[in-house]
Formats: sequence, structure tokens, C-alpha cells
Amino acid sequence: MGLFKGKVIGKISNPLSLRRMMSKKCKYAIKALVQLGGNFQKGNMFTADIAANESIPKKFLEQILLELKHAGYVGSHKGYGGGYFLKKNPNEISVADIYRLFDGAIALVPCVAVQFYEKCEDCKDEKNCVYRREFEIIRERTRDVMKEVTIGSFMKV
Amino acid sequence: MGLFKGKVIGKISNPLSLRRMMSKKCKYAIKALVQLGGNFQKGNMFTADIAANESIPKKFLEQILLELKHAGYVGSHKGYGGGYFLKKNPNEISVADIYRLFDGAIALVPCVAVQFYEKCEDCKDEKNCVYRREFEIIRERTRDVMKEVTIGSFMKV
DNA sequence: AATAATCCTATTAATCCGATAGAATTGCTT
DNA sequence: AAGCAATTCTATCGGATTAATAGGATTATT
Repeated sequence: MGLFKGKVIGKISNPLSLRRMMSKKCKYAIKALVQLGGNFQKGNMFTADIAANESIPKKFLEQILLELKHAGYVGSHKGYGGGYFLKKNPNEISVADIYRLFDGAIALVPCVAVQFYEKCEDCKDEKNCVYRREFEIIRERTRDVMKEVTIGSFMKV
Repeated sequence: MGLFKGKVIGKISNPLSLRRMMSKKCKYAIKALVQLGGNFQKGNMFTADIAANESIPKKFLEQILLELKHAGYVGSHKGYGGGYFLKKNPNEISVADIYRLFDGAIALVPCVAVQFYEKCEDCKDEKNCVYRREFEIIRERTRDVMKEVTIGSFMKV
């Protein structure tokens, strides 16, 4: 069985995959950051509490928070009374940032990716490639909106 | 080893996956449609020729063209002198259409998907969900640009 | 009858996702 | 000093998916 249990209206080539959406890891990360954002500059939060609030498997969330720490978005204190806290302003952490951290490129093809650029295997003239030209337009517009939406956006009533 | 052989500048959680980009199947489909678009209303093209022109494994392309046929974008003639031809106007086939056919939802989360809607497992009040609100904005803008870019766009000098 | 082309289904290797597990480390409290 | 609470780190797992390959069935022309 696939990931999703309800009815799917459309039919896709690789049935029920829906794999190109945001990963659960990324979605969990955003939710965790929003939780921490609600406590911004007010101290620590425990992994266990965040996990309970957002129905995220605790052990999975541990990995996620650790990655967010290594990437500089959150800080932590170990030991008794420890926990995590947000280091950056919620309005300065965009969906694009977190998406790139967990799910990779925003672009549809690697040759127009900014942070994950890859030359196409059989590309001879990249500058004049029509695919590159059009996919760059898509990437730019997608990137724009994913930059506009921030952790702060989710915190507004 | 991963799908891509060059250097990857950014680091992502699931290394080298870049899985959320467009699938090769989808990219091949677009390239095949562009080829057929170049021959629009001028007769058939052979799978073997398209495959050779675009460096697509022929057997893989067969499956793809078949799916495009079932979806109504192309027509075919069997037997000697047969082949494929584009049925719709290239300007009326959008990247969004083909992406949805092969890779599924454009939305980042299923609860804001149009053709692949799924309710979130633990969602209590969908109407007031802040995640849904913001992800809907992202979906709408992404969808807009993916609708604007068509097979015809790739055919312009 | 031979050939050329599409049509269809099954299978495969490699990889990835989402999660679980177990322990090491750090620091507070008593 | 001992115990406990919390983060940190690495390894592992089943299931699913991707991209392709394979083999033949079907259809139409020569």
C-alpha cells in the first residue's frame, strides 16, 4: 500500500506515490520550528513535548532537531532541564530554506538548480537550451513564493 | 552511487536523492512531446527516432508514449509505417499537465492538492489550519507558472 | 509470409523513506 | 558521588519507488 489511504482522484504514472511532495521529515521540521517559534527567546522546549504536540515520532524528531541544529537554525542545551530553542528570527527562516535542507533542490531539473546544480548528461549547449530557459522560469517563481512564506507566516493567527 | 555524478554543492538530509525534482520519465515525456510538436499535423514519428534524437532508452520511451496516448495527448498508428503524432496543440499542453500525469501533485502537502487531495491524518480543523493556508499560497503560485509554460514554450527559438 | 511498428505486462537492481533501536554524552539535583 | 534527564550519534530495517529491461502479443503494410 501507498503512503496515503484515502481516495486519489487523479491517476499518475507511478500510482499513489505522490513522492515529489514535501517529505514528512521536512514537514515535521517546519512544525517543530513553528513550535519553537512560539517560544522564541523564552527558553528551551523538550523534544518530547514538541513530539507530543505535533504527533511526531519522538526518535524521528530527535534526528530532525539535530539536523536543524547543525544547520544553525536551533540551539540546544544538554542534560537536565536542557532542550531546544530557536536561534534565528522566525520571519527569517523560509520554507525554501527548510525544503532545501531536507528535500533538496527546488528546481525541477538539476541544470537550473541554484544550490544543487548538475549539468545534464548529454547537454551540449547549456546557454541555448530551451529546457533550461523554461525550467529556470519555473524555478524562479517557485523559489520566490517559497522564500516569502516563513516560519513566521505559520505563526500568524 | 546516486543518480547524479557531479559535485553537489548543498547538503541535504537524504543525500544525493534530489528525488523531489521531476522524474526522468516526466522529463522524457516532455522532450518526446516537443519532438512530436515539431511535427505537429505533419504525420507520424517513430518511437525509435524520438528515442535516438533525445537519448531516451527506446523501451522506456515506448511505455511513456503509451501513457501519453492513454491520457489523450498523442495518437498512434500501428504496424508498418505507423508511429506517434501529437493530438493537442502544443500551446495547450502545460508542464503542469504532464507533471501531474507522471509525477503527481504539484502541492507540497496533500491537503492542499487539487487533483490529489488527501486529508491530513491528524487534522482537526482544516479550515483554520495555518499550514494549509500557507501551503495553498505556494501551490497556487507554483501551479500558475507550471500552467504558463507549455510544450509550445520549448519549441520557440 | 515476412516485416515493421505499436501495445502490454512482468521483473529487476538500486535506492530512498520513515522509522526504530541502542548506546554515548552532558549536565543538573540530591 | 550517584542518579537521572536530556541531547547526540550511528546503525539498521521493511516497504516502496525509480528507471530500466525483457519478452512477447497485436496490428498493418509490403
